Amino acid sequence: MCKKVISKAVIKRLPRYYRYLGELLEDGVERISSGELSERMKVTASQIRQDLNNFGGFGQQGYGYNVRYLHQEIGKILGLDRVHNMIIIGAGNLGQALANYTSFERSGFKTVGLFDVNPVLKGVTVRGIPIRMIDELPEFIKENQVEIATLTLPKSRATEMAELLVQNGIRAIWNFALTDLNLCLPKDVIVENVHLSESLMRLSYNLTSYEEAKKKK
Amino acid sequence: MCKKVISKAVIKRLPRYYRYLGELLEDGVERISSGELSERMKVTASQIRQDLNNFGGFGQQGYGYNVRYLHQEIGKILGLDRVHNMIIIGAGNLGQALANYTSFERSGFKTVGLFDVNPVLKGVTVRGIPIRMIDELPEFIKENQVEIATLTLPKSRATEMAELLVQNGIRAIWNFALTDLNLCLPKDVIVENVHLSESLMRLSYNLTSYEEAKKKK
DNA sequence: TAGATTGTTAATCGATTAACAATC
DNA sequence: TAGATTGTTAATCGATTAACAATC
Repeated sequence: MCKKVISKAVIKRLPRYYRYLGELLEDGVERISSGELSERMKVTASQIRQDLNNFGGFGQQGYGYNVRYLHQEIGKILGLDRVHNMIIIGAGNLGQALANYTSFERSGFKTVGLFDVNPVLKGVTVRGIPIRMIDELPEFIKENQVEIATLTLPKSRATEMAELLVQNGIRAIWNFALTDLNLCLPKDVIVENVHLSESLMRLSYNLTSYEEAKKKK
Repeated sequence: MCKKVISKAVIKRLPRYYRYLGELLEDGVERISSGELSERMKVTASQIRQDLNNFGGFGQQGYGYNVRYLHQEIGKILGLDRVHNMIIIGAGNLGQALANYTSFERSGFKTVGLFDVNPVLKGVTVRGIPIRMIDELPEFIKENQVEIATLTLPKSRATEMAELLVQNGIRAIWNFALTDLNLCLPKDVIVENVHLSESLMRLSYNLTSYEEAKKKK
């Protein structure tokens, strides 16, 4: 009984389904058809049904989907039915900003620790969480059942830090450093990149090519 | 003479090429073949050549690509050959963190203004940039040739804010609010989303499904 | 039962990879 | 000239959309 591998494209869309279903739930909508949802989300109904059926039949012919149930099931698929303990490595501007973000906690991502190499930051607290030095890391990971490590530090330090984290049992890295960690870590370590500057470059590309197109007309 | 539309998949890869070429340049590498680059980047040489040829022939048969030239050309394609003035709407943790990020400026994205609705923040400065109130926005955009607006505010305020920005001539929005702005703005407004919580959910999905796979073995 | 809508198969579309002629 | 490597066409692969039988 081998579970089919789900394509990246589908996984990428799941959080958006989850969000729309959450909003429908808030609005008190009980059921929804793929057709209605398709209109709201501006994707094809076919895609919605195909995507969902990767994970099983959540709907009912002639009825559609129960919003509460589908929301809950997608939540489970995404692993949002339990708490994930998270640490942040690099307590600079971005690291502190993420630590202050309360909305992650509502989805079950709990920041339990903050680390930095800069001794000046030692003991400074962010939302009640003290900034610790890296030498406390191994013990802290074990004692606090840390699952996810967020890397918000310069690319020059990111690789060695990631290797240290993996050595200490971390299996999932949320990487904000501008480097391809996956190329130097074991393949079973999960890396999710947030490369802000690349996002900004795509915006800039679209802006530039749009302006050029306008000029030519 | 109609310019071919470049697929999103290609555009998504461009910043990564740019980054690798920048690193090669720093390392003093003068030329590189698609084969060598393919090995470093772990993509096929075929894809590299196809991607680049969307924009023209940058290489030379028998030689490969000149690193400096290719880096520069991709930079131009991405619009990195000029400065883009940027404002940040929402001077909370994330907004201030982005304002403090000096590395964007090095790629030509210059934060020239910070705005918030909270009067308590009025006049507070971040990296020398004073936080302004929203009523100053229209004038500021005109006087400072602002191209890009970064939205780092709660989703509840994001839509009305985006509409106000567009009314005042903004054509590009870097959106950190968890809402699909593109569905309510004119189609010619460029929106680039950074949905951090969705990124975290994908990480969580991969972690969860990986652990389940391991359990079954 | 009739109508609606899913789950799923088949058709289409697009993106990636392979192959090779062109050419430096 | 011979070797290397691009640019580009053709083949393959995967993802999206359309269609419809199954069924609530």
